[in-house]
Amino acid sequence: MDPMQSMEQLVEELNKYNYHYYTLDKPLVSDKEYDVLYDKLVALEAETGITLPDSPTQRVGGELLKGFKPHRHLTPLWSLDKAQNEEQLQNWNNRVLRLVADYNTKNPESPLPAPSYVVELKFDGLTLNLTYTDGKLVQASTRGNGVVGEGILAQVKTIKSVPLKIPYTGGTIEVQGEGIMNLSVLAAHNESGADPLKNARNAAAGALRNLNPKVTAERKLSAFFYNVGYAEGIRFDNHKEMMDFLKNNFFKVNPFVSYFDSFDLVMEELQRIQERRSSLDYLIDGAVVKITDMRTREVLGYTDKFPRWAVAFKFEAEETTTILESVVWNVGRTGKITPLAKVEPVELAGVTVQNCTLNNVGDIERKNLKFAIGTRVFIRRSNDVIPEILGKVTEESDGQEIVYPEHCPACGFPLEQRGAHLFCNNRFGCKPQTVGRITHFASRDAMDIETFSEKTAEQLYDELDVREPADLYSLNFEDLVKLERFGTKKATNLLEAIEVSKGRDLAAFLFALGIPNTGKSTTKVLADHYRSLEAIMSATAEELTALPDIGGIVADSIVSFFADPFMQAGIHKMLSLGVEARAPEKPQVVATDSFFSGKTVVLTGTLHKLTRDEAAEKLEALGAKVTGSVSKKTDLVIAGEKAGSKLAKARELGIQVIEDEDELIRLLEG
DNA sequence: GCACCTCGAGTTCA
DNA sequence: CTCGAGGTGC
Repeated sequence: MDPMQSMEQLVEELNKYNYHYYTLDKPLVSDKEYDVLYDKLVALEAETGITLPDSPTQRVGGELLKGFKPHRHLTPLWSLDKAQNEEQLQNWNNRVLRLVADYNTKNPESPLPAPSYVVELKFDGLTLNLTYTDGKLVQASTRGNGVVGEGILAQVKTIKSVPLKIPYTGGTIEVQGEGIMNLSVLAAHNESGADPLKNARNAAAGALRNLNPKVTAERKLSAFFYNVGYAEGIRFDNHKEMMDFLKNNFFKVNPFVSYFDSFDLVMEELQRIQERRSSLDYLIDGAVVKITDMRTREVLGYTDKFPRWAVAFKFEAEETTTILESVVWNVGRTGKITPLAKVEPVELAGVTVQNCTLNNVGDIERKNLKFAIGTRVFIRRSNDVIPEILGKVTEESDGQEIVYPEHCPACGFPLEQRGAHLFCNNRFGCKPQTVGRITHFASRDAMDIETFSEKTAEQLYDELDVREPADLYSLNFEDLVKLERFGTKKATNLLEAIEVSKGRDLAAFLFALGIPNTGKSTTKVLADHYRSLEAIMSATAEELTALPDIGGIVADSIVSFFADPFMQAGIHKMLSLGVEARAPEKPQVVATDSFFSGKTVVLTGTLHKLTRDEAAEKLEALGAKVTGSVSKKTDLVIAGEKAGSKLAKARELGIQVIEDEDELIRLLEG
């Protein structure tokens, strides 16, 4: 084939890029394929010295722009009326039903059909308006005030999902969509060490309004298209026809567009979208409900501000801004000092947020918060529920300095910085460390002492001089019952729970001890291999390193932990007071012929018919390996309700997902 | 030595 | 859930 012909074919293929959004699971031109084709085209263009006019290699213009030229939209870009809750949404629908009924009474000869609805996602990005004349992209602009926007053609051309050429050549059309930055792209950008971007929406808006289109290109934006605003030579009878037109002309259309005849089903869909929100790779701040039938839309018409035939349903914000007021420093059970930001209380996703974690001093530096006290910051509450500061709203604004402590805020001991963290090395004389250690000892995966909490640990520390886990086993009823907020009942229950804990197995006991760098899975490896406490206590670092997943650092932690006379004394005291720490039972036979045998499985989200721990146990009995993070090695992801980033990642990697709990149970039962 | 996977530890509010 | 960092395989 001659190069000219190949080039034409490549340009044709590359312009079909968005075809893969036709369905969720069948890419026609995947990102990888796109890159391969693109490279071929670049090579051919270099070889022949010819560049075809619609070549996607022409997306990035060279010169810096001086400013944006205004563009008058051919039809106005309406903004939508907002519904904050179900009641307001119902009100909107009631008005639609009333107006349709009125019309039908007055025009019995040509009645409107019963309203049917389309539900789309409401993307959180920057609205784009693209103008095509005879199949060629001739202008692109921002929304502006809805009538006049700013021309940003050079910037928009850098977006791969914007077709430079479309098959429809019947006249001028204007197509509307939303320019967005995918969250995975944002994460990759921030990992690359470039200036971190705090927020996908701001990043997209900033990129599109940057005078240098090269910067826009680097941001790798994407877009979803949802409307044909102005169209010469074509009419649509309903929304679906319009969507088909967009698809047939290579516009990227979001897969989550659904049609309903009943308003109750619309409400259900809004619920589903809300649940799906956190697993999407882009930001949405709500959903849009529209009437599908175009004639009905015309009849309903517009108020002076909004169309009557559409409404935006806004979700509760998952992101907002507030003032960073101060930073306090907490001491954990390992002596790690963690900064906690106190912020001006603000409503976020339905709760009032007053505290945000800052993780460690490295985090403060990375987010440029060193001088941020008193300034306005972005905060986010993702589906993990934990509020987090993203960064300053205005990067340049400086506030008061966050001063790092040099001494432990609890005991005054000098602090040591190790990596990104500060540590208090006063292991036994520092109250929060001791309380934390005892709380950890009693926790569910450890000795599982019911009714015990951090509050209890603190009270016992203050009032009964409980200074180490071993002291729990010499508590007596007379002392306990005298304590504030303790009665006969509570004292008996606690002693009973402590008694029960004596029977916990070796792995749980080892975990309860809280050996540094040694958690649940390492202690299980130790217990399964050595099968007795004495054997583990006398193991050498060399021996330990031979075990799976134990390297030099962990081995040294274990050896020096047991070499400590204070620890040895505590352990012997517990054993003499009746703690069994018995060796695990013989490993149970695992099935090798089940659906799950040999598969690496990740559980995420909330299951209803069994807990995640129960599911994990059953899966392991069936020969599966249950791990915590999704990677290329993962064979299967089981996603319950409100699954978040793990589900998104599984989709991205094309890993098999089970979302239906009943199906999971069927498979578990064989 | 690097990339990737996994583990450990700490986190909020109602 | 997210981060940092330990362990391991290439």
